[in-house]
Amino acid sequence: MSGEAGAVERPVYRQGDDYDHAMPYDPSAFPPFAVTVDLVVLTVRKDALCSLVVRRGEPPYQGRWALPGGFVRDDEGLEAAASRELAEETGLRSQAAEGHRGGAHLEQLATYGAPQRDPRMRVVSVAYLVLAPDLPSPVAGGDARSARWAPSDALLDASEGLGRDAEQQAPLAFDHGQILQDGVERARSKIEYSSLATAFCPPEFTVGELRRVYEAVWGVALDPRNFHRKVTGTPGFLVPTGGTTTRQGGRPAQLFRTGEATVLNPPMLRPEA
Amino acid sequence: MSGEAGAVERPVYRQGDDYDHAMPYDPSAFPPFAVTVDLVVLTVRKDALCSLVVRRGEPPYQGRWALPGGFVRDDEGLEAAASRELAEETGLRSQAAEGHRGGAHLEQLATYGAPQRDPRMRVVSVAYLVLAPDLPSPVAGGDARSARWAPSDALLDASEGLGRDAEQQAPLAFDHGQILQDGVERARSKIEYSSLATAFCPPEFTVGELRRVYEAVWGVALDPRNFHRKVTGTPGFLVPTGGTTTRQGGRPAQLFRTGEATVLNPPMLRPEA
DNA sequence: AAAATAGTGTCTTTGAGACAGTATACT
DNA sequence: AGTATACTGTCTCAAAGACACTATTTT
Repeated sequence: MSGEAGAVERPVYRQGDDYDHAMPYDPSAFPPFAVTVDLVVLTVRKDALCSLVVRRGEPPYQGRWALPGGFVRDDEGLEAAASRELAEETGLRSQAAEGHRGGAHLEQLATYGAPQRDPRMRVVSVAYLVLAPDLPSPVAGGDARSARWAPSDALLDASEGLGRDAEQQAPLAFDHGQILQDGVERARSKIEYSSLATAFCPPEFTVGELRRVYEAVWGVALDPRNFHRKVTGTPGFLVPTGGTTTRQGGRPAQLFRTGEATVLNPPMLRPEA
Repeated sequence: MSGEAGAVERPVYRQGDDYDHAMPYDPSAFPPFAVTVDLVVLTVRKDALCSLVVRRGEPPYQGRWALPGGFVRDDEGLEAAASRELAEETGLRSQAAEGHRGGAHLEQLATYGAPQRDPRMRVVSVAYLVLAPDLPSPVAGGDARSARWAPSDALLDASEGLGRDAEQQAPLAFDHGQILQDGVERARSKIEYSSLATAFCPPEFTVGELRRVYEAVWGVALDPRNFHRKVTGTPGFLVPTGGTTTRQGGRPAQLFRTGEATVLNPPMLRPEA
């Protein structure tokens, strides 16, 4: 635990020494780590789940795609660092966990700290998951580096087998393939039992648009009629705004916004197949 | 991201400076953090969910209970550190994620890194969740520090309101109350849709013993008959060993061991009440 | 005998899946 | 008219919840 630095029996760090000697507490007697945040930013574009990736300008992995992220500053919290990086890279405002309206959903995903995951130094990276609606301007704001949305499954396929195309299909830098995979799996399972799928939608959306989000994230086809019955029948999930739209063609569809409910009980069931 | 150290526009760390100046990559130009692992070790004892806590011998929070844990060494991975600390504190062998038989279940929980969570220095702690069967010897092995099992709800009640008893009921040190709460909630939700509840049981156990695990973790009463039908009817959940036991009194009960299934579909439903 | 635990069977209700059929837009 | 999407309703089946009832032990 963090409060253990003073325990006498605890092995503590001394440069170039081993850990097996009991020694008194020394503020500098711990191995220094760099701590970063990496972002899995997901959205649904053209009926496909997409992730934000940036091209690396420096070695290692120069020219390869990677997840956006950066160092945690010594006076800021982890979520604050993730939120700041998100704003710098995309211009998106995040809205943590119990999210108020208007911001992208942001939650901690997992932490990655294999000793050799970065060849330059010991880096522990806290990954965050961001779910955002499709952005009108691809990646507004941010710095000058090249960034793009890429279909998640293409990135993941490439990260597993051999890259098919050297350039576009190359696996992600570092262990970012694993991080992305964990993020996608988290998103896939979380929309089952929470109302989080609406984080992929604009403020007002139709049942059909929400269904296409589920279909894109899960990669399956859902019965439009049973889906409609399910989501409109779950109290607190969707609130009708009164308006309608025909932006999807066909009969005008009712517009909804996200309701107060955050948990779906019973859950949306993901078809097995 | 961890690979961003070389990006020119990235704000990088310089001792005593601010972050708003672009500067070239420098291996030492990042804020140094201490990285620790904290363990939420849960077991079921006397029909109550209990957590392993150790008494602190040094300031800060001297004399208060805290979660076991310690520094990550500079050549070991995060899970390896958690596994090592677990062995040092309890003598338990862990069996990570896709656990083989015989070890306690260990999985990453979350990471806590608020700037002032440890008054002495900037510490980022990666918390791990351990689920273990009730141990015959309370806490075998480990070092000389005082350690004990404490009912989780008593620790959590105390961490919220004012401590009722100053000594025994005092809230946990640091942010360990929050970490414990997150760990308990993870365990509660995970036994719904996985076979993880068997991690609280000895290698061979009865349906009644497994039911008492669910009842202790969730804090509810379950119908023994419906529970029996559910768990024995889920393929791959339980495998009969052929033996029976009367250690719970009453009619002899069949003994089971954990099956191959890791995910429960459909899940065990937690009563709402 | 009484009490405790183990296990089976039966009925009801909820809800998911399949799919017929109607409504209202655009081309 | 043809087609696309939106929405309602109906049937069937799986499974959870609420029990009644039997079986086998200890006290």
